[in-house]
Amino acid sequence: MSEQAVTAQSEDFSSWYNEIVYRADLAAPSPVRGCVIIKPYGYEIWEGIKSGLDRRFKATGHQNAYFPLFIPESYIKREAQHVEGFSPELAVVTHAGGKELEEPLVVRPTSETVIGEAFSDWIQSYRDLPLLINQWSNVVRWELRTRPFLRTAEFLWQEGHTAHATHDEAEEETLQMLDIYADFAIEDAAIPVIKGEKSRMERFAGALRTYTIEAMMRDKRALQSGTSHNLGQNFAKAFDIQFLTEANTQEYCWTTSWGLSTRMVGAVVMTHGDDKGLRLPPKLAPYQLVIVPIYRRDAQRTAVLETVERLRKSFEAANLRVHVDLREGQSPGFKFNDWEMRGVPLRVEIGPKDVENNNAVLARRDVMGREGKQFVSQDDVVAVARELLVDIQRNLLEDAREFRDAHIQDASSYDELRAIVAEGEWARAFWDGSDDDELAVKDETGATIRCFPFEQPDAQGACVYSGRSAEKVALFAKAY
RNA sequence: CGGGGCGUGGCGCAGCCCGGUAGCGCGCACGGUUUGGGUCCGUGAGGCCCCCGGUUCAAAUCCGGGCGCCCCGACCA
Repeated sequence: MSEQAVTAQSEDFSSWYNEIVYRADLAAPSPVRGCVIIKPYGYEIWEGIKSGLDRRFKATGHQNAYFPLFIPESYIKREAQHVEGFSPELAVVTHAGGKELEEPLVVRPTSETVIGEAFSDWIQSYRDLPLLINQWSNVVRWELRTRPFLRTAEFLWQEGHTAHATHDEAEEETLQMLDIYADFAIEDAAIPVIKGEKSRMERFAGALRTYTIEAMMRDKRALQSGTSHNLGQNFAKAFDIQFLTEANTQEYCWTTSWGLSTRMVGAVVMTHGDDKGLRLPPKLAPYQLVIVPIYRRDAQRTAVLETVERLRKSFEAANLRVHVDLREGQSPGFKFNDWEMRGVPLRVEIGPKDVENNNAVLARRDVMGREGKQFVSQDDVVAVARELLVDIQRNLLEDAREFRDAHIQDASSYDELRAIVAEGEWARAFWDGSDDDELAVKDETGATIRCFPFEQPDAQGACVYSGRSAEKVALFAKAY
């Protein structure tokens, strides 16, 4: 029976993650190196992420469009830093239709270039601005080491691309989208992300400024969960995106781009999961509750299933996502464990005694054992379930926040920083170092600057590495 | 690309050293039993033993070559 248990998180987090991804049926290995098959249960989580974001994008005036998967190789080369940043990980099509192509086609690693080219055609005047476009797509980056959802050769994401008349408008957009990511992460995914700005080193290839939401996983490693870039006029110049101002002068646009990927599924797994498996936040859970019928023999079966069916309808009428586990030949105990592993927030048990007493048993995934279990009248079960789901959503966020805050420490010297990072924790420290200093810290400690958080202390301080006076604190952590 | 490991039913593995009927656990199918915390018993289906070549009466096993995958590092959402 021991084979049925998942490797404990505390024992080997990375094995835990891999096992749970496959056993919870989120993904399956694919025939192609570095790629995965996203199975229905995993894809539904992604669909929840999509709809949560898409709703927010639309509400802020963005429209969806779709650009080609293939990009002429020459496009990629037009923005100098961009080529440098992406070249090593490009997949390139050299043959098609039985012959060699005149110009190789790059499978998009991101679409700034094609979209930039299109924008240069679409934008003539200040009246065409701002242009606010988003696309849901797949992209390919030939990473050397891959892990399901966290880093795969092909992944799904959304990439927003916008063009504006002024630097300030572009900056405002960049920050607005970061806020949207953070709002989604906190409210829907129950992941308490930290908003901040990336260092020069970690900046997107070709961007003026890169903002990020950083999350702490259950092994205390950092995960960049979404990014928003102010591209300045770099891409506008490379792709000739100009507009005529009100004063009849030609100017380059200011553009932005922002993306969030299927990596977020991995973030959900690693933020909330425990030794038993997944714990899905109700807002993203494919099934918010699962009903497990319990019966012996046919006489009880009929009565139990009638009740179950009636309850299923009431849950559905209340717009709750409910699943009934009708599998035959599987014991209730097996099913309890199975759904706990798959992270369903609430379990409803209906047995002969419950039918008799007009009761239902509700068991919450986030509070295991007796404590999380309660008997409720069938008349109230929908209302109670509703409240519990809200509470579970809140509790997961709270839990993650407490965990995160307990593992971020201030470092006032480089020695302290080293010690903190060596313990696997995040270090918060004043920073005014050079790129080389940052690299040195990475070499020496394994930690990188995750971001300069927006929330800053009032005081100034001395840079933890260079000793120079520094305006800002940075967060250092080992990252995925 | 540097270092290590592994390719055997769907999954996880044993067998290989010492050549001779391909095996175990899980899963799957069927029958019974059980069902309020991972039931138990029985029957059964399922295998180019990574590929190519060599040695041999005989190769999963020995020899040569190739391919693939995984792990650790440098690169990354």
